Amino acid sequence: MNPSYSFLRKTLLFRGTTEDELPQLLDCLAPTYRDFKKNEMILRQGEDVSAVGLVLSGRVQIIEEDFWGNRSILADAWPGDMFAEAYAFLPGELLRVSVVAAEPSNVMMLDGRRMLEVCSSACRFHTRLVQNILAESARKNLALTRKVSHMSKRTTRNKLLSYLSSQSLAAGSDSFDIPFNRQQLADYLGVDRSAMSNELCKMRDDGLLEFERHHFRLKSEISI
Amino acid sequence: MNPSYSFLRKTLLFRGTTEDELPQLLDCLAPTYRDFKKNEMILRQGEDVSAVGLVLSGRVQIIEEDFWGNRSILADAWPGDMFAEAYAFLPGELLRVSVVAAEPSNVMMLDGRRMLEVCSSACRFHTRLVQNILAESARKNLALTRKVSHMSKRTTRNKLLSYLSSQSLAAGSDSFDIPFNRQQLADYLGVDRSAMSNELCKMRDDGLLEFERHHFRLKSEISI
DNA sequence: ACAAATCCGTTGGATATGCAACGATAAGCA
DNA sequence: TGCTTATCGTTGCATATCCAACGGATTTGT
Repeated sequence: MNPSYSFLRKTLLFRGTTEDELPQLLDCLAPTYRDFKKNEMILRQGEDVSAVGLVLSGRVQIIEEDFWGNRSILADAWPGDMFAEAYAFLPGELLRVSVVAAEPSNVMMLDGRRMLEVCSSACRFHTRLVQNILAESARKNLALTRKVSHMSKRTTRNKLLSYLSSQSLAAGSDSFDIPFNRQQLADYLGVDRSAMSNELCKMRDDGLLEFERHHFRLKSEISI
Repeated sequence: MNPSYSFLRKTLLFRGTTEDELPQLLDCLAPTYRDFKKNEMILRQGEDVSAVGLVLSGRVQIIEEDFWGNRSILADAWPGDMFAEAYAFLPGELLRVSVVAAEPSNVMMLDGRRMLEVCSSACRFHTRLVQNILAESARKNLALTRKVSHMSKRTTRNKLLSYLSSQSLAAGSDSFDIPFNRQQLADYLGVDRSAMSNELCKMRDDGLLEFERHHFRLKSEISI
């Protein structure tokens, strides 16, 4: 059930490794492969994991169960996606989520400790792996920090201004496209779609911005 | 202006290094030391940084400026705290924040690339450093993910339930203390304090929980 | 070209929230 | 002890938000 090298080299985790490094690296990491039936539990809330998961085929879901047993789906992980990577490097931190196979799935588990270990032959490959993990973790961090900073605003208008300003600065222009439709943007900001739609139009009436579908243009206050 | 080893060994970044490793490690990392006057800019929004900052003395602030020039303070960093660590490992990612000295400050800058490099003598120390950085990044990730999951809830009641349920599961008991007072909890959840206070009492009246200052007890629905 | 589906703006009414203010209680301090 | 401050609950009101529903415009699929 070993995955193809070409598949692995496209994943975030193994990105940048060469065709000939990969066998050696895998040999050194000693991954385990596991198959799961649909709805089978892969990792359980409360467990102490020290392994990074990598979805090879199928689809897995990250779910959360609260004090009263209400379940909610936090994320989907598709082939090539990692899961539990934040826990793999925090020994003693118990899982706050469960991971379940949404379809029959094949999964690779990689020991976090082995990834950081120095082994004589593969040091260079480990460095690449660690770079990839660190970069991905840093990327998620920035994305989450931005999301929190938008959601912290008290009104829908200020949430929108925070988000749009951030997009504008990222684009380096007052004119830019956003990667969401209205429903997705509302979900991202944690507000109601229709209320948000309404607020956008008010902001346009107030001369703060112009927009058309996915395209926005912010106006500096000088134009008022 | 070199910091004392005993100070460095207490920081998150150098935690776990021994007294005799540290000189060798620092030698290998080749940090630069810089002094800043009060209100002086340390890093500017838009720059491309590949260095981790470590506050040695004084205090620095992470600030953000939006499209219209409105400034907001995102965080304080005290002696021993890192900053810009998420950017140091994302080559090409431009700073979305600025870092400014809130007081006369002394700062150590460490090249992110050097931290990941393999050098013949200090591999073992590098591993420790990378472990520390990865653990810290993972910790922040989990904290941010939890915060987002609470803030995503639409009503104050559901935000509270999400947070309290999380605290209860972490404590492994339906009875637990929270590390916030009301104002801090309201800020954390992004709601108004008085409205939250009000909602807490309604929830108590509805038989969902009991509380007294920092102490809470969740009730399972069976008691209704 | 037609039907179906999606996306977006708009409206109205019930409800929740933010905000400001006040008093009671507890905690810290001279 | 007496004073000051911090914390918390409570209230009233203006406003914002959610929710459900609708129609027009655009896109997609057949």
